[in-house]
Amino acid sequence: MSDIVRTRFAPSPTGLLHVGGVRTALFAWLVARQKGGEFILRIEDTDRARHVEGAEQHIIDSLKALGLNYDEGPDIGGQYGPYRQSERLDSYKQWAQKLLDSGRAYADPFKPEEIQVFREQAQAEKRPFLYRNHRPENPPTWDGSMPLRFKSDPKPYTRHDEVMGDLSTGPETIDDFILIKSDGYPTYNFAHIVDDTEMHITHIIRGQEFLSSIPNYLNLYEALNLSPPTMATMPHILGPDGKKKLSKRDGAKDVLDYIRDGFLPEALLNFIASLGWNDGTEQEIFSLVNLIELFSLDRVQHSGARFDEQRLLWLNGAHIRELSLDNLYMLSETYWPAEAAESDEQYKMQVLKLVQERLKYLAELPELTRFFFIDLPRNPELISGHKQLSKLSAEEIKELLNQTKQSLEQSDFSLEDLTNRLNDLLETTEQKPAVLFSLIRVATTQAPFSPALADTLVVLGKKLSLARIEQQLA
RNA sequence: GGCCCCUUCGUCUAGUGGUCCAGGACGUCUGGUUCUCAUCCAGAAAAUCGCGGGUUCGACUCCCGCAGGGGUCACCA
Repeated sequence: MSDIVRTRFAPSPTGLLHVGGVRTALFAWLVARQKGGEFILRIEDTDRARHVEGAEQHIIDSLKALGLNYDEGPDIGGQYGPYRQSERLDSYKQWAQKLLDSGRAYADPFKPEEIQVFREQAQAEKRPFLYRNHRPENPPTWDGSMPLRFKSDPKPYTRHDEVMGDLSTGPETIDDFILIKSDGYPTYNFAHIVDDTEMHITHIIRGQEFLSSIPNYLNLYEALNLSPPTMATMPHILGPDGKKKLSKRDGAKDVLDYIRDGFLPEALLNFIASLGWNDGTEQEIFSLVNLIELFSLDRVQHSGARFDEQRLLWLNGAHIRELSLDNLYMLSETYWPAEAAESDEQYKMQVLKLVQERLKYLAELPELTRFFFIDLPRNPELISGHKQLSKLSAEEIKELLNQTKQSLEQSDFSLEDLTNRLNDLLETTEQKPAVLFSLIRVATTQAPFSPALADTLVVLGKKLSLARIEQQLA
């Protein structure tokens, strides 16, 4: 039991889960899965002011949509619950009492405004602010109405981070941070250590914003007589400008938006993993199974990576192309254009087969396939704007379409027969494919682009194809 | 300002002293695939390896300094 790997994802419900958060979750999940361990979801909802209604559900929905299943969590329970920090206040009180008893915690008698004065003083002198420089000599008894602080033991640390490598810091980074706020809720700094201990977490994987606080945590682990878990610190995912942390402003949609647009979970995870990780080979496309097998924390980049949506688009297209037709059909179910509602499965399968290689994401399905289901309005632009077709007179166009019609009327509309007839038409009309095929394509689709002509005609079928040619003639 | 982290093509990256006048991928451009879009294939442009010093026969790789970027210094996580 004690040597099973247990990792956790511990978001705070203060907003939507975005790509950066997903990456932390993904890597923690991968570590657990590849070691046959367990992955836990814990909600860190100790900040009542910033709590966002529905955020927890959004996080849960996102993880489920991505397939990052967890073994214990607020909605499914587990043997070390509850998994919501707001429901674990008794635990924090108990551990706080231990520190109080050993003289490693004390009540903070200052008002926030008073501390603010100290802080501004330090800032004016261009020194970092350290609360412990103001540590009261005879702190009052803690009655819960004021913050409880950790009595730190400043010292240098040298430690190993699974991602960052060996790190060292001096005693100046250690301070008396708050354990329990005056509202009775613990701070992250305290709560996560209690929870990770009680939940037997073996690997903490978290974002870079915690890097400079970790020495403080080590100090607290010591005071509690605990040995800290393995730690891994992830660099941030950056916005397109390459500077700031990725935010919604940068076009970083939340994960569910991507899922709704028809990005495949596997592609999304492949993309997110490759933002700062690779296996050292030239492989770019990884299945989830690949990722579980190959992932390792020590190959995670130390620097931030920019979010490049173009690359995501490409990767998603690549994953779509690797899907079996049946699979793609299942996943596409809700993306068809409204006009496809009446069409049968067999027809939609044929259509899907033709567009599979040009789909970048499933929500593109309607614009790529609409003409298979409905007669699009005549679009004269397609001829007047075409470099070759625009040179033909109305008479010439009519003549070409008539010849085409006559030939296709004799066709059984098999791919082979259509191909032969189209080739024959090239000879009898003495036209280049760029002219004849373009014209037929425009007439039968009224769309700016479509799959290959013969393939398209086969799927459209004889009746529809001829009807549309006649429409163009009218 | 203190402390900590980071720095290879536009972007994601390979690279752990010589096989790198730096490889792959996305993107871009060119050509081919009987028409368009996409796919696929072939090819091109694209990094004086942030800068400056060392160490070494030899450095993208080791050391030192500098610069730039980021994080942090909350009763937020």
